[in-house]
Amino acid sequence: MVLTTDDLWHSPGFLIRRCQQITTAIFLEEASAYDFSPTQYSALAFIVMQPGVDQSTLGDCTALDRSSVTKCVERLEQRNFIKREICQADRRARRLYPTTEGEAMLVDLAAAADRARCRILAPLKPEERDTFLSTLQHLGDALNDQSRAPMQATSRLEDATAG
Amino acid sequence: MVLTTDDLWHSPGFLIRRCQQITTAIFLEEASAYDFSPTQYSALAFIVMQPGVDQSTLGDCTALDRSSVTKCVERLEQRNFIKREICQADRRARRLYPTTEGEAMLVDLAAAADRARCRILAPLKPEERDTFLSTLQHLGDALNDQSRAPMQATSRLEDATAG
DNA sequence: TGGAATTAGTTTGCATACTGAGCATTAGGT
DNA sequence: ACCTAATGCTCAGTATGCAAACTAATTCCA
Repeated sequence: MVLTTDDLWHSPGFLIRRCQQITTAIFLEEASAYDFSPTQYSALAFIVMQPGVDQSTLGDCTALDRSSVTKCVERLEQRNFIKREICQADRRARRLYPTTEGEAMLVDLAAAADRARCRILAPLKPEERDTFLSTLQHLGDALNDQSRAPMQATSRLEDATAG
Repeated sequence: MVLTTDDLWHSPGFLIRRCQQITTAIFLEEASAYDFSPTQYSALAFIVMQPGVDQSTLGDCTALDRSSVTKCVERLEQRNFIKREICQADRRARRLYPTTEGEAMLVDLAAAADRARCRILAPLKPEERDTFLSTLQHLGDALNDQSRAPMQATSRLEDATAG
């Protein structure tokens, strides 16, 4: 067996893991004043953008399994950024709505996320960025169903504004 | 505020997180017969390649903080894939050595890792792969010190074969 | 040489994220 | 209508990973 350290350091899994560590750290730093993780930010953002979304759809859109969604929205609810209501049409489901505080927080968080995004892409030449992001997107789409929490674009419930 | 779902889905942090979920899932699947995580594989691989390495250096090479290294090598030791010895030259440090089982296991794991690597890169055109990996590498290098567990190439102890 | 600072490792605590089991509710088929 | 699926969610258990506090050993330097 002829395995070298470079084989590991150059493997896609290792490199992607490294980049994820870094992007998480940068986001946490930019959002440190608000005590938000990238996942909590994604969840809150989706809830603000699609008020009334149910937890399963939120999980499908953010690539989180249902138990992770439960914990995530629990924390958001405890901190009064969202509220949860039993869906009348399907009482198993919980519809998620942002609070006023949640909407205000998202404004700050979006700014923090934008700062993080700039810092992350800073080392890349402008023309590299699109290629890089497209490739990541392509990879994620192509291998989506091999993940343990695949994304699904379709919403389970009718649009909240119609329900 | 004009935030759309696409803003989130196209952000580098989200895309990288997705790809990491996927690469981890693929590795776990390929290595399921051996019950190894990508991190445990990296650790075992480094220990086989650099027998006598200490835990801090292992952490520097695998981008793990020291408490994560402690847990990781603990599991490897419990499963009899490595052994740990107090370094005579510096009795604070623990030198890590693979066992015969560990070396044999790495052969199987390296094959599993290679299968994973192929599956991960499969959706990309051959010419895209190098660009993608180089960009990941470049990003990781450039932002290395912004991670919470930065990599450091330099070894803390003298080479084990010399000690 | 003595004492402060540094370093290696462990432990505890916390957040994240997945699995599998289980509960409540709804949907489908007869 | 009834009974079985399936679905939405929760809970317990487990693994990963980082921070902070701690112990033990070493280094630095006056």
